[in-house]
Amino acid sequence: MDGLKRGELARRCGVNPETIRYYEKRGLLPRARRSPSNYRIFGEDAVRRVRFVMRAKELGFTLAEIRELLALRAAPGARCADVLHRAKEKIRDIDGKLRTLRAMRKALVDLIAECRGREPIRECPILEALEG
Amino acid sequence: MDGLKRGELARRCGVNPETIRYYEKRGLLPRARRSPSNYRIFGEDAVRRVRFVMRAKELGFTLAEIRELLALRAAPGARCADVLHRAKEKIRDIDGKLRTLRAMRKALVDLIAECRGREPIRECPILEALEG
DNA sequence: CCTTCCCCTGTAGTCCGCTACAGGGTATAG
DNA sequence: CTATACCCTGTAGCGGACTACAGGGGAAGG
Repeated sequence: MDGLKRGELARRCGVNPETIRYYEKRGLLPRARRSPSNYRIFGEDAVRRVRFVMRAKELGFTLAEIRELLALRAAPGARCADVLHRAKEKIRDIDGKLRTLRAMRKALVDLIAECRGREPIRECPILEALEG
Repeated sequence: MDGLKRGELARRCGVNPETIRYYEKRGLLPRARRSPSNYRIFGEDAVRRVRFVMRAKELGFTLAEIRELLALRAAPGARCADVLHRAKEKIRDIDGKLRTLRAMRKALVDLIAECRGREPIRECPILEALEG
């Protein structure tokens, strides 16, 4: 049969089988082709897709945003200007997140240095690093 | 009275006043001092704190994780080894997020390049960029 | 003094992202 | 041929993070 059933896909991605159904319903997975007995049959691309969703979620994207990210593809004949616009928007989002994460990281590294050096101590270094 | 009431704090941060009470209950804001008539009175530090929570949420941290981040400080006399350990853990979390975000960003930049150049088009560059 | 607007507490409801369950069908091992 | 382990659909329930509301009180203007 050369394909994955719902449970196999779920196991491969470390999620609950119901989640697969849910993602399909929410448009994060394309409607899978079906076996003669009406079982969903997925390919390797589905594994990548589910893993992408998992990662994107960890980064604070909602399922709706993730659907948009996934929809961003250069479909032959699609209006490039539109894709371009949306892609640039997403990049701006991501750059904001990157900035904040880098500031957080720096705050933690500084905290570790302070801790080691027993220098004068700031109240909450993480907070301070993120002002403005 | 030289301090902010709940509603003022909320307005300054662009959140619902109830959220302030909720954050206090969840330990993200310290219990505020009270006016004679039992109103919460917050200082500027609370504004920074709420904004920090908002940013951290956008990055996919849960409120519980954010509480931990806020608690990370080199308190005088605190067991440095412990702070060090937890800080390093958080840095690992953050590095993971940074990696994924950078990969996403690259995928989008590549997508834009493809779109502009009308080169042979891959199915979903974002997905491809995030494999492995 | 009255009105308006905010504050207090506690509790209930909402939305998102799952997760479980009921009631049924299918595949495969023994 | 039956057990069990999965699959199907639809619907209900759950935990996190708010958000709204009920019932009552303080403050400040007209």
